[in-house]
Amino acid sequence: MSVFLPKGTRDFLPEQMQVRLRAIDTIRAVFESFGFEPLETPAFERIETLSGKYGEEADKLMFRIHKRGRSAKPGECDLGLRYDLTVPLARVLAMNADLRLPFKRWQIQPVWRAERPQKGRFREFWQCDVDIAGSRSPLADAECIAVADAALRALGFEDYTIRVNDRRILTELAREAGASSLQEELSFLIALDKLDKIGLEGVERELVERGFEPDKLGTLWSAIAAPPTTEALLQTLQDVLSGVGLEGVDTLRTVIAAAEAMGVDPSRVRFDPSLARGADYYTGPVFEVAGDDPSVGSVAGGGRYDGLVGRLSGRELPAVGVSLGLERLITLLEAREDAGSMGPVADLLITVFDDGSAPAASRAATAFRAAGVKTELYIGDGRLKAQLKHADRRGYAWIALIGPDEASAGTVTLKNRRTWENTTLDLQAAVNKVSADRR
RNA sequence: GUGGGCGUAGCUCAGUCGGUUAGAGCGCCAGGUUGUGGCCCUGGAGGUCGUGGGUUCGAUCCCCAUCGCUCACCCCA
Repeated sequence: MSVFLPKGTRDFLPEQMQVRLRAIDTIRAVFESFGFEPLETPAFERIETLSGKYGEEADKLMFRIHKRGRSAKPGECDLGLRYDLTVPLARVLAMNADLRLPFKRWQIQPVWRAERPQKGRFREFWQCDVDIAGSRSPLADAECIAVADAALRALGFEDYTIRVNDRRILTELAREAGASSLQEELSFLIALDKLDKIGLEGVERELVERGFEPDKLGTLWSAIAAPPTTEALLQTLQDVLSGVGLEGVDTLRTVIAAAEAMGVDPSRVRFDPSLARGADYYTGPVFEVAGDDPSVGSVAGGGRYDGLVGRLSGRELPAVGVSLGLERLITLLEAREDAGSMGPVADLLITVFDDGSAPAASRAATAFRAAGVKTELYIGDGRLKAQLKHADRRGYAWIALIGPDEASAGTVTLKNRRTWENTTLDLQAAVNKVSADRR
């Protein structure tokens, strides 16, 4: 073997493509059922559009494209592959001040990250995003949660948890623990976010290493460590926090209630004060959905980013969105027992007996297609036996045999693959029969 | 960027305490039917044992390097 895929990428062979397309169709239908409209943006953006939006780590993971031409300095990059769909959307919003607000769009496209691949992570993967721009209403945040939840259910998922938090609560907590700058706040978040992974003591140790004083959090800390019910925890925070933290608590309470009114099962929603989310641009509620297999990682994530559009254009525009990870969803989909294999694209295979009957077979194929039957004409020089075997293996519902006898009589011999029934009919009768069977 | 595991047929994997022609199952192709597919029988194709070097009389096996894959850390969909 001397030819390889680029690290972290995959080919999608027909069978996998059918699974992917079906998933994308399902997700898109849910997005549109909420009134989101389609958008596409280029695979690459100007480097200054992408840089500094996600955080220091993410900047390193961005695929950069070297500047071309005589004026380029060695190593200089002026373009980069998009890292997510949120920043490109923000760019679109910044450039199109005439968009009617609130602007709701869906976007399903690949993104690229120069990570070391591992389970559930790739260097090229597809995100399925919905975002609402131009609204500060908690209803917008709630709708993002509700649409993600609806998409997951439409895909057949049942075991997942939607964790929610608000960046402002984290900001307040970070300040209580001694953070005095945005950078320190982010450092605090990174440590706190590891709670479910390294445990309470691990986080405490890491916070101390990063120069914080977790004991200053007092009772708050014990509440975070052993979260009681969502409402009890919100109440605790409400009693203790002040300033923006309080705003966060209020908003979150409204968002959770609104999401439930929109059909999200309350038992799936959990307030998790340790949820931080990676990107720097979040300003309010944040959310993340984890499936039943934790090793795959989260399957969706999002939040409010009221400052991002303003950073690009100077025009302030609040926005909130959520992103579903197609690869991870499909990984979970395939792990399910009912995953079942996909059949062929076509309904019918027409065999080609020999050169003499090929024209009749071709004309028959045209007639079937005109009636809406997806029809494959056997291309190849296999004998009838091989053609039937091909049809059987692939799982076509119907097979039409057209040899010299049928060609001269204007008929086709129609085989039902499941019943093995074999009938010779006029072409039109055969078309009617297959086309009726499809409905 | 850091660390662990693994590279033998298209796929899943045996195997060789270093020894002559490297195996199985599945898959693929052909024949057993002249125009009829699930099963069965027979036969066949397909491997520089990832690559390069070292040790050795002899390496797929031991050692080193390298490439690739994979898992974990970091971070994240």
